[in-house]
Amino acid sequence: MPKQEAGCCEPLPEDPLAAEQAAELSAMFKALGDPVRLRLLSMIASRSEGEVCVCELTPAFELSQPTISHHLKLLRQAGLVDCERRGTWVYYWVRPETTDRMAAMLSSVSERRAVTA
Amino acid sequence: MPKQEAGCCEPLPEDPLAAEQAAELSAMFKALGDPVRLRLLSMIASRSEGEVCVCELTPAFELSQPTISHHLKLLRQAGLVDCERRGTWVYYWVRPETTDRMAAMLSSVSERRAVTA
DNA sequence: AGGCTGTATTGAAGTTTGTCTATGCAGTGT
DNA sequence: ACACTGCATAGACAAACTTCAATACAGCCT
Repeated sequence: MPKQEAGCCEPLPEDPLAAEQAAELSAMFKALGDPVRLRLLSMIASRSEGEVCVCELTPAFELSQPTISHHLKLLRQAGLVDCERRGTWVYYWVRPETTDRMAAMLSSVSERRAVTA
Repeated sequence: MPKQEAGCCEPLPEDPLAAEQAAELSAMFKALGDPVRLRLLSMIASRSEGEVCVCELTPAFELSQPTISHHLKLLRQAGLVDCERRGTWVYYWVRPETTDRMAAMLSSVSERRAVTA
């Protein structure tokens, strides 16, 4: 047995991030794991009004309208944005609770501490 | 034409997140878009030593050893962790530059500002 | 050298994802 | 009532992802 830090290959540490929480959080990260969705979120957040009409988002990409609609749906299902129809148009805005929760998880990682977010 | 906020359906705003940066960042988010990888990162970060032996990570999941190895490889390719072989064992640690960059992007979103991270 | 242990790579199977075209639904205005 | 516009949904298909068993590689020990 070579010289080795004590603790290597011992049973296994307490899992700092419970499986259930990991599933929840990873769904949020997965939603931003596509360049189109990340840009959509960024564009929605960039507006000082706090919301953007879909009719402004769709032409910003060289993608079909249903594709953009699909990505917006995924962002909504992940809790990252919400939307409301007002007359003919639909407006989207960011839900900061979700982005804050993700940021908290990342901060705890770079601080090298157990995660409980 | 109904009463409407000025600016709806105008050409399109300056894209706050350039396509190239979005591709880079979304690759990082994608890497955390899987519950196993998120838990791996959390477990690696949770150690006060700052690093963890693979032999401690693998038995923490009900997955085969090659599967864990594959997920660790993806985390490494995304720049989230790095590793080093020391004798028989391989140790992984977090690269906080990457998690910090992701956290900065998320913070700028919840602050509703254009993203330049 | 040879066997053993820990980790990575390969190749394959099944599932999920991103995109499109076609269609449906909601609201406006004639 | 009808046509028109903006957005969402349905279905299809290729590409990518997750997982595994099998195999290869690296380092230790006798």
